[in-house]
Amino acid sequence: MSTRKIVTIYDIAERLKLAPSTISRGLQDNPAVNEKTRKRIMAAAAEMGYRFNTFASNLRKQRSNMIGVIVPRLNSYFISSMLAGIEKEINSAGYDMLISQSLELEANEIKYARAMLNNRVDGLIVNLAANTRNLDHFQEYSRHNLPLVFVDRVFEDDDFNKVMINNSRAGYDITRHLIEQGCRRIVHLTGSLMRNVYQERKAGYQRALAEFQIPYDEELVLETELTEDASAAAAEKILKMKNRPDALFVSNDMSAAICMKVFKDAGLHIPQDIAVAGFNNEIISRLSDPMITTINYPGEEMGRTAARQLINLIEHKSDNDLTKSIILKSQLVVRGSTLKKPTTNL
Amino acid sequence: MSTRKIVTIYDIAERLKLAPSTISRGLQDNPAVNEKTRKRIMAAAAEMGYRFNTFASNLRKQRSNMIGVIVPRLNSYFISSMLAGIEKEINSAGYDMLISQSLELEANEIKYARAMLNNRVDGLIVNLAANTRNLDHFQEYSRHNLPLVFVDRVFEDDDFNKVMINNSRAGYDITRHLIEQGCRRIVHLTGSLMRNVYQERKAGYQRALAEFQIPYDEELVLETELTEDASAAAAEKILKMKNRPDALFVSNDMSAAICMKVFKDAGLHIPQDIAVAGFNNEIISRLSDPMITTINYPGEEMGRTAARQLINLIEHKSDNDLTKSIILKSQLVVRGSTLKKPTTNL
DNA sequence: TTAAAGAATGCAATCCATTGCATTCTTTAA
DNA sequence: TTAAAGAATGCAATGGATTGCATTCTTTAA
Repeated sequence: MSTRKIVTIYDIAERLKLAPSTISRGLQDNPAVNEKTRKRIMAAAAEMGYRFNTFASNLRKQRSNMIGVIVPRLNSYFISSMLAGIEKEINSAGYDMLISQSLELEANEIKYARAMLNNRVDGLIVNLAANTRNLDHFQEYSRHNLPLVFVDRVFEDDDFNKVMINNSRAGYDITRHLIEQGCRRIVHLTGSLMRNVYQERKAGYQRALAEFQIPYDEELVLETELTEDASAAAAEKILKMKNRPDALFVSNDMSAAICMKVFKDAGLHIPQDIAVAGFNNEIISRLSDPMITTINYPGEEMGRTAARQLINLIEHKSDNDLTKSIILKSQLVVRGSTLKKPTTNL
Repeated sequence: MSTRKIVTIYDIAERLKLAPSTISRGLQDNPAVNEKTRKRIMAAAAEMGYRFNTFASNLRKQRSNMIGVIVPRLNSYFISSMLAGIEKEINSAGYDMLISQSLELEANEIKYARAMLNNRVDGLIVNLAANTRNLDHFQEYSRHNLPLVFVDRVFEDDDFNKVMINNSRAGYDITRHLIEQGCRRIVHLTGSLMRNVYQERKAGYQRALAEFQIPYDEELVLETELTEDASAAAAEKILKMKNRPDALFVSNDMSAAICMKVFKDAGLHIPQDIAVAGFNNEIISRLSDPMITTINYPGEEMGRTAARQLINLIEHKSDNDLTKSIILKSQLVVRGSTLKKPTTNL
């Protein structure tokens, strides 16, 4: 128990009759210090129970080497994949990651955006909360010239950097596929329409309907939080509709699976009685019976791309002004849950 | 663009002809400063683009108000639930959370444990990586008298604080249930046996077998990483066994669902041809067809408990020595995937 | 042997907020 | 009107690592 007082480089310096600067250099393997000296320093540090003080270091260096990431939640397949992608890219560039979850609340997002700023992150990656109204809380980043990249859930018409997919196209593809399978009364179960991803998918859904001259019926669009309970409730509601829909397009696979379960328990057959399509290509879409038609959504790749873009901005501040929107590819994956017409069963 | 140089409280002080100490107090709503003065300070700070410097503050205050959390991965149902629990408890006590994922690698765990220490976290919660060999990298915490709590994946015979469930009992319960359903050749698909959770479940499995005089066959225990691919591969292997097993006990629900899928695709019926039990009571256990018998594992509650315990240790360092192991309840949840004998179908 | 080059170490200012104590200003009560 | 109490602000030291430049010590080459 050699530790009552906190040990600093000054203590080591005193013990070894060296200058603090030498200790500092020795600890970080600076080649200017003699190999023997370095070893003595390391040994003394270990023995004395020295702990590097990140605060002091960051304060002096005026940077943290950390990249902040704000996401709505951690327990979603898409988010986990994205974080995995971000982490890989960030680590290999020598940065660390500071994660916060807004729990879908703008208030938390604001709080964390500020905290990250105060923590002097070198850059920030954000996936917006469900109820975020505007990006005022990120203006400080521009003001301080701090790189910022939005992924997936973004505001499309601003000047921030972003990485996303073409959600409108994806929504269109899936709806068109359903129509081509003979569906005419298609329910769309969506998340918060304040978010571009859901808004756009809905737009694609409407576009496809229009193209096939199917009247758009507002009653068929159900906006929920896509939680387990909300999804099940929505499915029940669909079951009770007077004129039962012949298809359901859900904005994520887990919710789609939950709906399918409710339908099956009610004795319906999928896809014969009602076709079901999801989104994201989560594992569950491959485990359900029948397997779920979905959109393959490159979460990990989006994370990597965003991280790469951010690091680039950090390290070459110059081109910070030429804002980029990067749009990644997504594809329709057709599976059993929507195949009404006899075909090779996928 | 009023910001080239970084604005500090000294700059605000100069502008307002006040002392830096007054600015500092004003910014943190210290009642010692006059209300009008406080407003002037706030206004000036906003206008000048002042950013609070967390490093300087933490350096001076000698604490970070942060609690570190190291988990093997973020994309697991159990881990997400646990983090949710931790976050709730931590936030309401006024702390922030610093999360890192070891990606199941001891090397990362060591790295992050050190980083957290350097970042002066006020305490640490850990869920061990799959291949961690020992707890040497946490000794520093004891040395510096920093509270540390292990959750779920722990080393059982040391002097650290821990929160866990009785895995042996759970493994026993599930195996016994399978035996009572008439199963005799029960495969156990497990994660790394270096981890107590898996080791103990296996012990419970063996105990149940012994109790019913069923010889233990090492061939029937398959140790994998429980990833999607590894689980599917294990299921294939089971299908190919000469004397096909009549039950499978998997250490998590997602893997169990994957195996069921492989079995069903091969034409087997569940539970008639082979019963399948999982672990964790994940959403998927309720969505699969049939629904999966599992162990209800209180992830969120474990997180809350660990966080509460940690905060307690932080705020009353005194009882730091009386190490506690807290064991939470878990229960067997019987569902269709194991009910061979005719009963009310759950 | 000595000047020059190179290696190793030291000096001291700096990063920015905090806080115990001292000082000044204002109000209150006698 | 004045002493005492209370409110508001200022002073100055502190936390610990970093780094440009200066200084000292070693080695090398002439």
